[in-house]
Parts: sequence; structure tokens; C-alpha cells
Amino acid sequence: MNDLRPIRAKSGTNQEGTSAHNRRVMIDALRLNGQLSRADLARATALTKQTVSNIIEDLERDGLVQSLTAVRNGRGQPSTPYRLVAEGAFAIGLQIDRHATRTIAVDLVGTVLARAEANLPAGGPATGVKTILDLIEKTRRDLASIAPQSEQRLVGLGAAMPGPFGVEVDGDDPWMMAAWQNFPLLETLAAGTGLDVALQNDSAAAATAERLVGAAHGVDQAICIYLGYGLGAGLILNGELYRGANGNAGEIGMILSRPRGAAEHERTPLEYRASIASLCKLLELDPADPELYARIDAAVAGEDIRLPGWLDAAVYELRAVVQALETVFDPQTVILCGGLPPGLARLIVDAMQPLLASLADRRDRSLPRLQVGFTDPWAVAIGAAAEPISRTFDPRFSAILKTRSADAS
Amino acid sequence: MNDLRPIRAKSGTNQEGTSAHNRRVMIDALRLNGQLSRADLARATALTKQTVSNIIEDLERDGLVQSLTAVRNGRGQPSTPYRLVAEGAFAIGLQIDRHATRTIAVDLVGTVLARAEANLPAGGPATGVKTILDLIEKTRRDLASIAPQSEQRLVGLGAAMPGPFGVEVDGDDPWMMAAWQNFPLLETLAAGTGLDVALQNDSAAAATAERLVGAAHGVDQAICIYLGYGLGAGLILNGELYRGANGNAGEIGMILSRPRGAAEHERTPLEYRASIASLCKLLELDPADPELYARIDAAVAGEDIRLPGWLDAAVYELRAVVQALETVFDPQTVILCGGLPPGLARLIVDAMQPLLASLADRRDRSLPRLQVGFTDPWAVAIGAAAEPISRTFDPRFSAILKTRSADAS
DNA sequence: AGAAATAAGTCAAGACAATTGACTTAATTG
DNA sequence: CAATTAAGTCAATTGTCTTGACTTATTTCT
Repeated sequence: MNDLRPIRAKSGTNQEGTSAHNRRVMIDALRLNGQLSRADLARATALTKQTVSNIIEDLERDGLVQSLTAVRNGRGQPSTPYRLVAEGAFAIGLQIDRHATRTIAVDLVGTVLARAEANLPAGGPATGVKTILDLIEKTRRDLASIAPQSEQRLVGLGAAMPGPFGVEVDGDDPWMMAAWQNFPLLETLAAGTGLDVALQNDSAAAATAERLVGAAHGVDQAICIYLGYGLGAGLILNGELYRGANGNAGEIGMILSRPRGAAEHERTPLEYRASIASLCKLLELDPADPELYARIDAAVAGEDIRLPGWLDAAVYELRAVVQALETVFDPQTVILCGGLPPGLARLIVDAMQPLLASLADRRDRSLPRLQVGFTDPWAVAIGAAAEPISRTFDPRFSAILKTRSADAS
Repeated sequence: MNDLRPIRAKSGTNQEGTSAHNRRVMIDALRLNGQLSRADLARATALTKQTVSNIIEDLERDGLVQSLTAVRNGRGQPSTPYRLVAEGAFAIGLQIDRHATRTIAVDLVGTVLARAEANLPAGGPATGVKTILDLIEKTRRDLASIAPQSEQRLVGLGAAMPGPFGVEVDGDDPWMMAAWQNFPLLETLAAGTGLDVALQNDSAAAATAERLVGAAHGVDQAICIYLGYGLGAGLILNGELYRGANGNAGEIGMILSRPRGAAEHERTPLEYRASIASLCKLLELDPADPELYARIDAAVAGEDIRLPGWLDAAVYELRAVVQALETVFDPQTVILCGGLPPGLARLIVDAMQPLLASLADRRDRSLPRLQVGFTDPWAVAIGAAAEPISRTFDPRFSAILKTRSADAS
């Protein structure tokens, strides 16, 4: 009847959705607990032993899990534990950064098996796409030489680049990557690789990595602050990465705040003070310099008297950011990760102590309020590669729902 | 095997979960679109016509939907539209505030059918529980006199009170309600009413109301800023209210910020400047005064020269809050709602214009960046009542999953 | 040493819910 | 008035989980 206005509704589900969810739940449980018997799984997932047996049998046939030797554990028949097979699935991750691009191959448990890096010419997508596709191709070949079955088991390509997405760029804002953001990257990559592709921003990718193999492993409510060239946050809410209405959730570097000493109505983005970009600007370093980390480390070691001033300003903002994010999200923990030298990360976290008082000061805490996560130039690329694994194997609402298609009958 | 460490896993699902979800999806679709035929529903939910027919038949038998007269719409057999039956379900809402308590009865479509209010004696739960249970009892009787079948169709009791929850309270902080927060309210209410009870904080309740029948109806990503005695935010993310790890998500009034003119390291909670409590303090009004709204209105009308100063300070904070929340969440819209006179709400929203620049300045917007929602002393109570309706009938991940229970065999 | 208890896991039948494809009904179009 | 289109039903089928009885393997008790 209503052909005029579109009908708004959520999608229904069916037995396939049920089965898909239960498979994902098993994989998730094995990932979290290392190894579990069928009986363990039945108890943990509230499914019956029989259902678990059937699903495990399927997963074993599909090469995603394998049995270990039976263990005696008190009375009753010994149980046979199962664990994930690392070689059960692979994914490729791509990071497009301002000056470089990186690719990574990971397996089902998140182990990095291959990596490659190239400079990205300044010409934007027109020249960059070839570089990128070549790099992906090389990584796939490297992966295949280690794991011959990898091509059949590739579940997708995850791409990560600085956000925000879908925002009109005024002029040549050095903080954005205008040309790439207006380029149909997903379609190009999908066509060029034949893989399922998804796109995240840097901080989301970093959070995805933390969730799969890092400090947020098994933590369903976590905020990952990503301090790199820019500043962002990856929001893990109810065990899933939150994207927002336009995929721009977590772009905290663009929060306007009043710098210390500034006039009342002067507000500038946070990342003008708290980011590696701001540090480079102050220390007159070239962000594209391959020796950047070494130079920053040298500054941290006391060779640059301008560093304490930057640190002080950045920490001033970050302390407020952590308190605000804790207050807004009520997470189990906040993780500081990013593309910066580990020494600097440690320095920042130490300088942030004591944290500002917040609701997170609870007696029943099991995780620290603030911890250091991955600080590695490859963290974003790893997260990019983790995304297809997560998309394919993690339990999530959207995986249960039917995909919309015309009703044939 | 692993009896020592607990096994962490998500819950599985089965056909019951499938069916429950599909029923919820139908109800949600009817709520959003007013009326739909079975064929419409099949298209919108990606289910088959037959499945939809079966479920609609069930829902009709359960008294949750009803058919309307068939309408001809072009070629083909006329379709029979269905809509929700308002009397299909009822819920009771309870608001416990600092000085008063309110109860509300709503039906399936969110219409308020009964309301009651009482002063809350200062003695805390010891004396207050009786007042509350009496008020609920009265509301149930009033409801039953309007809708005789209501008792059989009550789906639950929603309670709302100021947060935060589970935080140690130092001394008699006037911003908290220590005695109530340490009281086993849920258990007491469940025992005293025989209903399923859930607890939210004020701002979550306000957001629940906006979602069911207000400005966030059908909006899956929305932030509701609740400006009342305190300041909070209700976070609607992916169509569900986000609670955080301890139910304290959205307590933005407790974000520490530097007041204008304050020293660099002086940080105080936002709600010291942006809340009705702060207004009352400044204007020397008694928050418990039944004439409070009239007095505030008088001040708004120009009778108090101190108001512009408060407004200026509050707006200064709120503009930053809106920009920050937009940047963090990337929502479709921000809604300002709360327990304050509509005139003041309008004044605040007007004074907030122009909003600070943010990612939300997109050309493809369909909703305003900031809108005014419910401004009504009863808004929280309505939201409290909306919660059991939402819990029972809205599609959500948790509704699909099996509830954990010992495997019998 | 042998019986009882306990727990893991399998087997086969059954229940449940969505799907499929053919069919009926009732309107518009030409 | 025949052809077309769309809503909705019927009856059989399929896929997935559940149920309850059973088998197997180990520890504990007498």
C-alpha cells in the first residue's frame, strides 16, 4: 500500500540467524577462554549439549576449531577441550595514512603473519590507488607463502584512514585528507581485490585491535583513546564498536575547548594541543620523517626543552578528556593507545596521574581506570585487519538479522 | 572442567528468540508507521508473507494489534491495514525525586491514563516506601477504573530517580540522594507490587520517553540532554538506551569543567552552572516550592536581574556540551528536554544559537542539530512508565538471547 | 575390589518457526 | 471481458534446537 513514503522497520530473523549467532557465540567463547569442552560451552551459552555438539562438529569440519587431548577433571567422563584454529581464517588490513600506507595479514586469533609498507605519493587517490593495490597484492602473496590455504579462507579486507567522513572540507585543511575522503575507496578496493571491504577511521581501528587481541579483549564497555597524528576515540559499547549515525563517532580531537590562558570565547579543537601533529609542529619535526619516533624519543630523553611545555598542555587536556569520557560512558576501563613512541605514551600516562575524580572511582573496580594499550605505528593497520575477523566471527545484533531482499513470491 | 574460573561467554539463542524478535519487529514497525498491511510488513521486515500472517494472527489474538477496513490501492486485492491496540498493554512509571514522588500509567502507545503525586517526607526510604507503594496502588486502581483489563495486561513497573548509582556518597551531599541509593529499591518494589521492576536515572527516563512518544521517535541515534534539578544525558545508540557498565552512562552534570574566570586547575561539575539547582541557588528559590515554575517564569519574564547572568553561564557550558556530545557520538539529533518551564527551555535553546561548529554541520541532515523535547515536570515519570513498554516490545539484542538457566539433563 | 555416583557426550525422535510454491481473491488496465 | 497485478492463504517442507534415554569413563564410597 504505502509506496509513497518508505516504511521504516527493523529486519526480522529466521533459523539461519539463530544458527549464525550460536556459531559466533561459540567462537567468541573459545577466543575468550582459550579452550573449552562441549559441556563447558553448553553451560556458558545456555544451549543444550546436543546443540553445542552439532555446532562444534560443524566448526571442526570447517576447520575453525580443533579438539585437544581429553583431560580428566574429577568424577565423570573426561572432557575433550576445543580451541580455535589460528589458520581457520585470515584477513587483510590496510591503513592509509597521510604520508604512508601499510598492509597487514592476520589470522583468526589475531596473529600478524605479513606486513608491508610504502610511501604514499602526494597525488592522492589518482596515483595512490595503484600503490595500495600493489601493496595488498604483495601481502596476499606473502600470506599465501606462509599459509597456502589462506586465499580460500580470506574473510575480508579492512581499511582504516583518518576521519572524519562525509564532511565538507574547506580548502586544503592539513588536518584532513580531503582527496581520499571524497574518493569511492570502498568500491575501488572491492573491485581491485575481490574482497569484502569495510572502512573505519584510525581510532576505531585501534579500538578494534585492542578488542581482538589487546587490553580490551573480553571487555564489553571500553573507551580507547587513540593518540596519533590526530586524536580520536574508539568506543566499545556492549561489546561492539559504536560508529554513530555517519561513522564519525569518537572524533574527540575535534571537540572545541578553551586553551589555557585563552579568552573566554576562543575555542579550538583539542587535537591542536593533544596530538603528535601538535608535537611535531612545536618541535619543528616533519611527520613524514622515517626517523620521527627516534627524534621524539630523543626529545623525551631530555634533548628538547620545548617538550615539557607540550606535555603539560596535552596532559591538561587529556586528563579532562578521560574524566569526561568516563562520566559520559561509564566504561569498565579507558585505554590510551596510538601511534606514538611507547616512551612518550608512558610519560603521558604517568603525567596524567592522579586522574581527576570521577564516577569511575568505585570500590568494585576490576580493571584500572586508565591503561596503556598498543603504542605501535602498526596498531591501526592491525586493527584494520582485525575488523573483518570481528565482522565475520563476533556475535552481534546485526549478524542475526535477515538481509533485506525482495520477497520473491 | 573449568569450575575454578568462571567461563565468559555470550548467550546463545533458539527459535523462541527468533519468534520473539520477529514479534517485536512487527510491533515496532506498526508503532513507527502507524498502520501497515501484512504485505507491507513482509517487505519492511524481510520476512515472508506467510510468516508475517502467522505472527499478525498471533498478535491479533493477543489483543496487541487490530485490523482496520481494507483499502484499495491500485491494482490487486485491497490490503487490510493493521495498527497497534492502545489497550493491549499497560505500564506503571514511578519517579522518585528529591522532594516529591510521582506515578504514571501509560498504555501500549504511550498515552498517559493516570497520574498521581505526593510529597516525599525527608526521612528517606524508611518512611518513603509506604508513600510510594500507596501511590502506585492508587494509580493502578485509577487505571483499572478506566481500563478494566489493565491488571492482566500490566507489563511492568519502571522506576526513575536521580543518579549516579553505586557510588560511595561522602557526607550528606545535597546533589545526591544517598539514602535512597543505598536502599534495595528494586527488590522492595517488586515485592510490594508483584510487578517486574527496572531502575533508570532521570535522564535515561527522559530519553526513554522521547524515544517512545517524543522527538526521538524512530530516531536510532539521538542524545537527550536532560536539564532538571541536575544535568544528565540519555544516550540512544542503535535504537537502544545505553546504560554503561554500571548504569551511570550519561551523567554529564558530573563532568568537571573550568568555570569562566576560574583558575587553570579549578574544575567543578558542570551542573554547578547548568541546572535548575544552580538557578534556584542563585535566585534563592526553594526547589521544593510548589510554585517553583511560576517563580522561574516570573524571573524569565524579566523580574529578576540575576537571571541573565545565570543564563549566560549555563548557555556557555551547554553550547560546549552539545558540541562535545555531537563530536563524540555523531548522533542524528540532540534533544534538550527536562524538568524546567518551557519558557526557560526555549530561552536557553535560543540563546545557544548559533551552535558551535561541529561535525554535525552536514548538508545531508534531515533533523535539526538541536531541538526542544519534553519540558514537563512529568517527563521523567512518563519515561519511567515507557521503560517497561520498551523493554517488553522493542526489538533489541538482549531479547533474542536465551536466559541463562542450569542445563537440566 | 566392586558398587554407586557423577559427568561428558551421543542417539533418535520430536517440536517449533520460517520457507516454499501453488493457489484464491479482488482489484485495475486496456 | 481478458490480462495483469497485488494481497493473502494453504499445505508440505526444511532447518535448528530440544528432549529424554542411553553409553562411556572416571572418581568416591563401602
